[in-house]
Amino acid sequence: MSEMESRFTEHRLTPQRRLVLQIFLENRDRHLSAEELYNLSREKEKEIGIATIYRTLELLEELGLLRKVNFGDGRSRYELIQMDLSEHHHHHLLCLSCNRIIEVEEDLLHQLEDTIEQKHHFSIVNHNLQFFGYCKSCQKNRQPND
Amino acid sequence: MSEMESRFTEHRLTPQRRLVLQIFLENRDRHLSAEELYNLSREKEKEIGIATIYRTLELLEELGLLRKVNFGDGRSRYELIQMDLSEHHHHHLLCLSCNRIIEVEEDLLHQLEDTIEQKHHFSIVNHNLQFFGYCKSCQKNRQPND
DNA sequence: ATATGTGCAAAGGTTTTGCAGGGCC
DNA sequence: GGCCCTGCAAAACCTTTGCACATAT
Repeated sequence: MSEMESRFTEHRLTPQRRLVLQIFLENRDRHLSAEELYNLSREKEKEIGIATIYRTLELLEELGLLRKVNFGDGRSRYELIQMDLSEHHHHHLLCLSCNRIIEVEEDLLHQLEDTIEQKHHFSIVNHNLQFFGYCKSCQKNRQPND
Repeated sequence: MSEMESRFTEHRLTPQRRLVLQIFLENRDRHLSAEELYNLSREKEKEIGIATIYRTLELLEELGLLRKVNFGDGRSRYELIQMDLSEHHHHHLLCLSCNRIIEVEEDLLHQLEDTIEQKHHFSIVNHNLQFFGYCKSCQKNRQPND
């Protein structure tokens, strides 16, 4: 945790903020919304006010610890930013049947980014790539005309 | 318009729905929100109730005429689905400085899609690709540490 | 003592829903 | 008539904000 803690130089690492981080570490595979964090904090019997959760998420994003992701379900979700070099290379597969979200490490986007930077004189900072489709298990179970 | 009208077999092509479609055709380069459509309908002095606009957008999406896109600005936006084969190949450049949205036709994603379909047994139906960065004119005007 | 953080409640913004009235087949 | 459509107003949701109190330096 010290890599993370070291980012709290001008901000206090309060029990609430620590708990939010802990919940993310315990749920690395999930993309949590404010409400889900609120419920998870209650399950731990360390309830955090919902306003504090929103403010904490905003802060953790500023500190570069979380990334806000939008899966079009009407609420903002957050994921831990992995602190290794492969971080930039990471996309999401969204299953239209079971709503599962699968992370994917492949990255063949460099070539495309180069093309776009040159052709459109657009300086790329980041990207967001989502694939919609059907996951392995839903393909098995799916009726022909789903 | 007849290609579009032909999709209204089980639903009526009412003046309100026709106007919404017309506004999209007149603003092909924009990604309109419900509120913007509401304002544009008022400018034409043919105001449509905001609830009707929401319901119309939902319907037009079901009919495959519009696509809902989310640019993270807290409201849903819609774009006309182009009815040619290049439709699938179309991405967005979002300028972090002036918030302009630029459409891009490049598509080098097939290779990546194939890799993902094989490696993850995920059947891809569609994708969403956004690049965040700085557009040509904002790069010129930008201070070194923006 | 001062700045920062928290929780509550209220407000804000977007979207959905219920319902009465209107139009079309 | 019956079904679909519209508009209004209310409700539902998610998120932000104001403020008083608490906590840390």
